[in-house]
Amino acid sequence: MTDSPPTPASKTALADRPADLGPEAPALLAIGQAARELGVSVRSLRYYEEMGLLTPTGRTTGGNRLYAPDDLARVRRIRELQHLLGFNLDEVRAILEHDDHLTRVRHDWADAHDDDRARLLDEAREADVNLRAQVEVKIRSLVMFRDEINARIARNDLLREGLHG
Amino acid sequence: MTDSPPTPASKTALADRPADLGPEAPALLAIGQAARELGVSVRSLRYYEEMGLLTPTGRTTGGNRLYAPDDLARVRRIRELQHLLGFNLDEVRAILEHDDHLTRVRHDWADAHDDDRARLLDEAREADVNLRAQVEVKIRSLVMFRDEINARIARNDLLREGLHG
DNA sequence: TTGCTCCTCACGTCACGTGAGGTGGC
DNA sequence: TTGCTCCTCACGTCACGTGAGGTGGC
Repeated sequence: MTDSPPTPASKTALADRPADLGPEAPALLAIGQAARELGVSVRSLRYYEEMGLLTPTGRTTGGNRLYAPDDLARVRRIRELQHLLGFNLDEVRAILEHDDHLTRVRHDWADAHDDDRARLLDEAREADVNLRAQVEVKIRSLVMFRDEINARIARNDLLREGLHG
Repeated sequence: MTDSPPTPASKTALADRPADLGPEAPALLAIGQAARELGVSVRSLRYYEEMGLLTPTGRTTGGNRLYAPDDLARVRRIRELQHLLGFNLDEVRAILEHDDHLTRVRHDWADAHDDDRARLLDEAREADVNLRAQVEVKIRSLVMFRDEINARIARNDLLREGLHG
């Protein structure tokens, strides 16, 4: 998109945010920069692409991947679903595809009929409620686990009170 | 332990809780029963053993593994550390070895000096506080994630109110 | 004897890690 | 030219999954 530049001065546009395009020009990052910013490995970014979860917004003429802010947000979402919730990449892809479907339809929201809109909203709501339920199960497990640890600490402190050192 | 039985009547003791040993006789489970009770795969139990995380209390003369209640509790702890907190099995083993160290020392608590006891308690407390910190980071991430989902649901509901269907 | 469960190899898989060997712009 | 980062294979690894082939007690 922001690739194939009419300004032949920069073919790669690696980290350049050209002033002549105005302040709203998107900052495209090379894979190493993106990985550092996200705290993930370069290999992971390439693997997500290989698995069809993420296509970087652009490529340089040399073939280097270029990541837009939206791409970074997508990676953060992938990581949340993977590591916070324990989904595998097939499940993550399914959720992302559902998200993508929603944004596509939201795009021609103005042209849609009210019943189509209602169906869309209900569908999105159900997915969110499902996801929330899974998150809450995880939270409850973790809170129980923390409470057990706190109980152990309290028992420890009681024993410790009995000693003078 | 409860293997090598003086009663030659049952060599395998697979699921027998013999009434002649009293009600406090431990119920030893075969690997399949243990796996079902725990909700894990048989392969996982064997793998934990292979990795030195868990040694089943007994074996039948035929070589079948026998799991005591303590073994099941250990597996539950392994799973918590693995999937709730995201530790790999090397890290889980380290934590378990620390736990084991504590229980061993607690065993000759009566023979120990007060300064040894104090050191032990302080050590255990520090490990627990560390673990609790990691749990709380996870909880905070999940609560933030849940709040985002709730915000999305609320936005959805607002839009939905505007429609009549 | 027939099921059922158990055993030990041992290869497959998922989500990457880690070089191997080569290219491209300051 | 020298670093640095990027590229594409491609093999290694961790935590198992999944048969393959065989044993053992109702």
